[in-house]
Amino acid sequence: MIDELRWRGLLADATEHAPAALAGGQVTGYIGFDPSASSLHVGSLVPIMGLVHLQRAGHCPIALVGGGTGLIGDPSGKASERALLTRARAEENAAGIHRQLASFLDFESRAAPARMANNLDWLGNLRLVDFLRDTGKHFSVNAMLRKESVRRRIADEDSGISFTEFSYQLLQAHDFLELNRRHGCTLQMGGSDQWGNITAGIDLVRRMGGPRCHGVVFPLIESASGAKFGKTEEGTVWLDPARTSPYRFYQFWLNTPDAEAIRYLRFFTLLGRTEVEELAHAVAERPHRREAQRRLAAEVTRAVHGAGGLEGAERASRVLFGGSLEGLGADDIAEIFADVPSKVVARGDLEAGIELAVLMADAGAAPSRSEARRLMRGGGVRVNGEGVKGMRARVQTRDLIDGRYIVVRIGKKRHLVVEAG
RNA sequence: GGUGGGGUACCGAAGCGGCCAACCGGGGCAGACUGUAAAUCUGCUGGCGAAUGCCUACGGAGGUUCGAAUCCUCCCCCCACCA
Repeated sequence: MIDELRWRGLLADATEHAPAALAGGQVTGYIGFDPSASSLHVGSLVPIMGLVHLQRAGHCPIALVGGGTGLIGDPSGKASERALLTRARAEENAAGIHRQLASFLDFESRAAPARMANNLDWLGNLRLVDFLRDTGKHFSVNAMLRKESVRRRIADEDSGISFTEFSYQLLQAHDFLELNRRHGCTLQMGGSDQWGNITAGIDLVRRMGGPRCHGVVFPLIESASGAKFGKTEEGTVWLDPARTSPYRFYQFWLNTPDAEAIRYLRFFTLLGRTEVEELAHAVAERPHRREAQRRLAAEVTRAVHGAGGLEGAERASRVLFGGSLEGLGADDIAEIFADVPSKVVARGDLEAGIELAVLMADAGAAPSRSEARRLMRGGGVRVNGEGVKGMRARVQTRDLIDGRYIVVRIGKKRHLVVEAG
């Protein structure tokens, strides 16, 4: 398990005895997921893969959704106090995240079944006095103040830190204790920013007379250029198909620069060493084929959206990037319709002709009409594959493919499908 | 509390009465080149408008002026040094 994480570049740090424990008998380990949004995003894929690797190594993974801690807010990596989620919100989000996690893990396995947990189950009914006596007693405020995340916030007089967020590390530690008691969990994993919270939990379990526990943390992923991973012009890349369509999701991975493709294959897929090496070779020998990117996009899209989602995304990609739109029937376009931003316009309006800039702005394909015109002036806009001339270009009935659709391409990668309705 | 220096577009940073929707750099977008890559080069980068144009914008509120990001008054916030 540790070796697996290591060659994949997924091992940032581990407690001293973690390797031996994982190499020995079966271990139960968990990772917490923050329900501050109703969907996970691609940034969560690293910890998800961590659980997958754990299970593949014969251990029992627990996916913990922080329904309770989500009500408090983790100060790690946050520059300022966060707005509190409402209870209803947190519950809703936790439920959504639960569903997404479910597809990655095997709950039916006899040998090493996965498990879901929600810390609201125990934090929700926690009595303050009991908590302070049992858990609080084991924490030194002096040590808590030394934590990087807390220190930074205290040093900043403007933001500061509330008692609520300050208490967060106790709650996360308490989770570990609770999972240890309930399920014999002795391992916590997480992003490297969770190191402090994880060791706090390990210490708590020990002080409460529990067994020796372990921690493993993954590196924070950033692109070679140092940019945050998982953000595009369109915003966060979510796992929820309603937020990020499978097509966009697929495109996100397909657009991985050469310099990162191989790393990402190791991080986000289960491809073995030899296969990854072959693809690394492919990138070096014939980079224009982008075999690594294609495989990466296919693997991750299938894992998240299923075979059907992948098929649709690949089909849409072939059509939209397949070169000429000539000979393309309305049926083809109809199939990809759902995966690409689109806009329905009245036939009557098309008769008269609609100004393209207005259409683009209204459909959200450009932030404003001025911006759309600028794009047109720069030659960045095509209607059905034909470059538009001038910034006052209009689209009309005769532009319809098969009498139903118009495909507008913005730049190299963005598309807008217009349907006459 | 005192003294001095600042707050300009997504970020950094010029401008210090009209030529300022505001130099320049970064970022972003687009074009060329490619491979829906990287690097490079070019253009664009407040809104509306076909447009001479109009509207909104240089921390906030007033004022001076034909005209202010630029001058004056008050207020808010930041930084440095001193106490």
